[in-house]
Amino acid sequence: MSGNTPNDQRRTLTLRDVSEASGVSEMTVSRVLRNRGDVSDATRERVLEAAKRLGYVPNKIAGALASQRVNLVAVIIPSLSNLVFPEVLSGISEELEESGLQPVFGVTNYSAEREEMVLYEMLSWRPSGVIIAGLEHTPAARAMLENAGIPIVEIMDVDGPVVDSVVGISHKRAGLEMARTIVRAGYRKIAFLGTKMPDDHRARKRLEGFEAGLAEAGIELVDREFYSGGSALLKGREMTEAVLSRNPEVDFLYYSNDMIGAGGLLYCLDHGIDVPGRLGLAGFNGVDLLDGLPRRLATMDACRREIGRRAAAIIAGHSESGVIGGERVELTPVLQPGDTIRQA
Amino acid sequence: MSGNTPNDQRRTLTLRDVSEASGVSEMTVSRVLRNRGDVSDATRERVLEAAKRLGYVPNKIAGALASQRVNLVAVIIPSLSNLVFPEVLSGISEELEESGLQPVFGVTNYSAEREEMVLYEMLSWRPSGVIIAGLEHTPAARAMLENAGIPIVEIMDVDGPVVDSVVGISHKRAGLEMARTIVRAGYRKIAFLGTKMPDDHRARKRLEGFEAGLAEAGIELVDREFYSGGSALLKGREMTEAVLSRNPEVDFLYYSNDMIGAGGLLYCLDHGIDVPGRLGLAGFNGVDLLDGLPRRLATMDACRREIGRRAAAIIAGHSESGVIGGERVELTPVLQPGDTIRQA
DNA sequence: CTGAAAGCGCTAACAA
DNA sequence: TTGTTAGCGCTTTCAG
Repeated sequence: MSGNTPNDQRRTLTLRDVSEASGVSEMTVSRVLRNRGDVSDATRERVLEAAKRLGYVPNKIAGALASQRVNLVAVIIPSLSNLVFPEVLSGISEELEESGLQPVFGVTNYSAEREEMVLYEMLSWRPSGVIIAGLEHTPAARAMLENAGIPIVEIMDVDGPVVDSVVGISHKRAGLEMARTIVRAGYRKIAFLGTKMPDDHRARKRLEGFEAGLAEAGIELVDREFYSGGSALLKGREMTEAVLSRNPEVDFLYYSNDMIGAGGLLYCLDHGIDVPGRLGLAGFNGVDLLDGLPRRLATMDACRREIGRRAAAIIAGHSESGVIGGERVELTPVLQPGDTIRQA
Repeated sequence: MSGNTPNDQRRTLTLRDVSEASGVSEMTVSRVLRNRGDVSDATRERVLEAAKRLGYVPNKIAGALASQRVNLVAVIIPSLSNLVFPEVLSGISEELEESGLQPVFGVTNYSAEREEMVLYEMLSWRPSGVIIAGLEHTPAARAMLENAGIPIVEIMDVDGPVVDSVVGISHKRAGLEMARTIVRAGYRKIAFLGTKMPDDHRARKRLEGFEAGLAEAGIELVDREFYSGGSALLKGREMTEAVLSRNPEVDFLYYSNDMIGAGGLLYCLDHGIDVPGRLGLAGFNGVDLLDGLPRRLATMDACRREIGRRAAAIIAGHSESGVIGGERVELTPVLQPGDTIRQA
């Protein structure tokens, strides 16, 4: 019916096809399609017309092999369901938009082993750079990063040794400052609620910093409660109930993230608990979800989008200049006191 | 210091390096590294040892070019911040895990133009398949999909013409059934609240179906309210307030997604509005976030994870069998009445 | 079980 | 401004 010969169907088009269709050498076709070098307008026209008519899509695999250049940036994060990482990704995408680089995402599910596998897989595509969440990697992963010969940016965290560049915040400090703020506000019986964190190193560091901050005032945590999986909002409720029933004297709950904090807040409101008078609450991340709650949960902005942007900018910069050199960007998270910490 | 010659630093390793280090031909090294063909255990050992010692990472670009096989699946979605898509992606990742295929994500921001660009970019890497959200594409994008010669799975929606395979739900029907349920429950003064939807075709179709369902009972929407951007929870509150102040007689609010619905629910609870007696509420998606709210919002599960799984399974199946043929999977979303629709 | 030759589709480098 | 030649690093195919 449609003048297709059988073979038109299954073979994908090559430069050669465009070359033949336009009567121009493959090399010139290549130049036109990449906007490289000088090509006469007439030739350019003919080539573009032919390419479009045929529906030619260049083969980047061949291009990358020949040019030894790949416009991909590997981005490796622990999770997509965390709400935090999509924002980082948005920051990265935005920043990379103009640079001709394309982010490619890999997810580790907070597993160091999976991280190693994903990293291996991605490096085998020879990307122009790697953005990877966290500073904790398996020895093999670290070796791969060190030997990749491309810019590596570790993000989210700055507390520890770094492979190359780093963009993030100090979670220890974030915990520390939250503790000081809480103590200053007069709370004394403080409990922590968070994820089970064998591999969530940032939450762990926040807790460490938090305990250090309490220790400055001679205070120890009254209780801790951990969860994993499930609806964070619901878990926040359940954990809050558990802690309060175990320790009626508790006067502050520090949550490792805003979602469980929001669950706790809703629980308190439901049960007529005076917040922040009788009980103070604080979370972490500064997710804009909180804006719609009946009361604003105290939190600390993790600078997620900014982290993504800055990391991407480092990769884009290096891919232009060709230089590889470790940069260090430590952002300062801002405490958002909200309505759940009483005034000192 | 560390016996590295200068050049060791900047060149990435090739098969040849492993070949020389192990005293085995490149071909045999290749066989070992891919677990292909028969290789003696002794040789295998030597090769693996050498590869590991050198820290060799195969070059998939060259491999893909030579073998004409790429283990990548292009996944194209409108947004990451929508909360809905990360779940689809999880489903895809899970299903692809065992298949040796790797998902690669691209984001369009609900723009058909961007979709076209992203698609072009991804096709130029010659993936083994494409999973793409929605049925609405630019003519050029549609042409690319049709000519790609690989399995294409359009997801989320089944209301319209399809390129190849499709996995999704009928949003028209979802809206229709929600309308019928609401009418059956006795509500009559009904308003719609949703995203501005020039390009959110699924929300548009739900609204169309919803209006059709109301029309069956001779009912017309009392009011509509649209938003874009910002914290969905907060927007839900604001829009709810706006609609209720414009139309005090309204007795039901249908939200185009659960987040704004949750905002509306919180608003009503704050203001002592009798839900579902005086005012009924319903959203769409069935996000598990809702589990933690003071009351469960009526909603309809969009089968997000399942859609991801099924779509991935189609690609994986075809990549094994080599056959390309359109499959059609229509999932049935289940109404979750929650606590915000009164019993008929 | 192992190796040699050819080439995947494109681009760098040079020539015309 | 355009064309020619020689690979990029790997895998396919075929021969030993």
